[in-house]
Amino acid sequence: MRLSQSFSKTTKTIPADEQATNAKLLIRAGFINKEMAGVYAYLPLGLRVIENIKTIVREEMNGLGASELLMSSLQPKETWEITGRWDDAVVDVWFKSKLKNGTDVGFGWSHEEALMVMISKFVKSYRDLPLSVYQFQTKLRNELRAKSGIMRGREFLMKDMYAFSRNQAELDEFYERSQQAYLRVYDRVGLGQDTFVTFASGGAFTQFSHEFQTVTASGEDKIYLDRAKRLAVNEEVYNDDVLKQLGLNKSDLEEVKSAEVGNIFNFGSAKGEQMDVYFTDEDGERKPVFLSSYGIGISRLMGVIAEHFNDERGLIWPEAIAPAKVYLIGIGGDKVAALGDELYNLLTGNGVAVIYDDRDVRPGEKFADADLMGIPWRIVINEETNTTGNYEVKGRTEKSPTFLNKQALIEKMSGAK
RNA sequence: CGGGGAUUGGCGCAGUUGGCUAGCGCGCCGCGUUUGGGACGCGGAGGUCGGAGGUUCGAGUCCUCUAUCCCCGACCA
Repeated sequence: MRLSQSFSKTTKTIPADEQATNAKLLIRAGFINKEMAGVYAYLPLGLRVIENIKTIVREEMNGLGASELLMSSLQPKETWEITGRWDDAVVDVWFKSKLKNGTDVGFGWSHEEALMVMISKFVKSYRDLPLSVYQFQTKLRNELRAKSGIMRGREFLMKDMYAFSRNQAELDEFYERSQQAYLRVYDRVGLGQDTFVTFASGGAFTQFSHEFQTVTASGEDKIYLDRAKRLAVNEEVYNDDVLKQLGLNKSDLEEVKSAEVGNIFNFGSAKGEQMDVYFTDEDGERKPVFLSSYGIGISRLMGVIAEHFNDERGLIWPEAIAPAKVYLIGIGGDKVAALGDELYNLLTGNGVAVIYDDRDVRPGEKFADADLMGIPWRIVINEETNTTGNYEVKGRTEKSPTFLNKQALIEKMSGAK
């Protein structure tokens, strides 16, 4: 990506209508654009981060044996009336509209009901199970109050997975494996150290659901954390009985602010019974399908990472999800252009994502933008590079650069992430 | 949805007790000098002050309504 041809621009001024760190930085660095409160567009750089996160999540979900699909945003009223969740008094985040012929439609804020209806067409026998599917979808929720930048919007990208099992044991087994897969996801995006499995409200069907909470000062949730056991309890279910039940000691817990980056639910057979989704088991009996669901807010995850990794100069992306691995700076105008082009092509040819700052601006501006965008590695070439053959390389958080020859540089940059 | 704050060129802001052609910084365009941490000089373009209504000789400044944005709270499968 050549910056001279890039679409977005960085800006020095902090947007006045944003308070959240993630939004301030992402807007300044040109990753997102605010369309209205709680609604953001993802610009080329921001989209790269989103896609990198999706790739990691996709790999882990595929590893569970789940298949990717894509549900519809427009939802028929009838689907949601089955469980009573069409009612605004029950679900207060619906966006609703009407077709030209007067038919009611809603915009999907979740897809459990929709998937149950769909799956009932395909699942008839125990031979059809177990089954799991997932999607990356834009969820639309008419929140009373949007806040915290991309961490809580009215329109956001979510990965939701649904698993259909024959019985509770089968469900539990998948649930457990999914939990491990989720932890790997947070690990891979750089949040592993600070992300904890958290007991939270289970809603109408079970006592607990499990959340994945990342400890961060900007979080909206409060959890009670046992660091040694790497377990936490959300304040919404925190009481003496629950602690006793979970075998946690009050004295081992610290109260911390955190951001929810995932939530998984065990519905047991309740949803299947409620929505009349049954299969015929081996023994010839008609039994309800067991459902569990698994969500990760992809755009929120990006926001949490932005909140988590930054300094006074800007963003600091973990390599695995950074929009590019290298920020290439040429100093010296036309005199180093050929050298810059050569290195750009060489790195790109080796599969390294590069942002090439080939703009005709002063060095300071390039350095500042490299830092603001939070690209992991910065390579600087100047007239001296031509004669010495040494390329200056500096990590985003490193104080001073090191120098490598071309061969070593290519090897270092194209090495495994 | 309750409470608080805000809205003036693309962005960030100033604008006295109502009073002349509405300013500043950044950004943008042109010319020149610059080139390792967001350079400098000169010359330009660009706003009718969120919207509607009202008070007044006169409204960015006062009043009413309204829209939008931010924050706190409530809410949050």
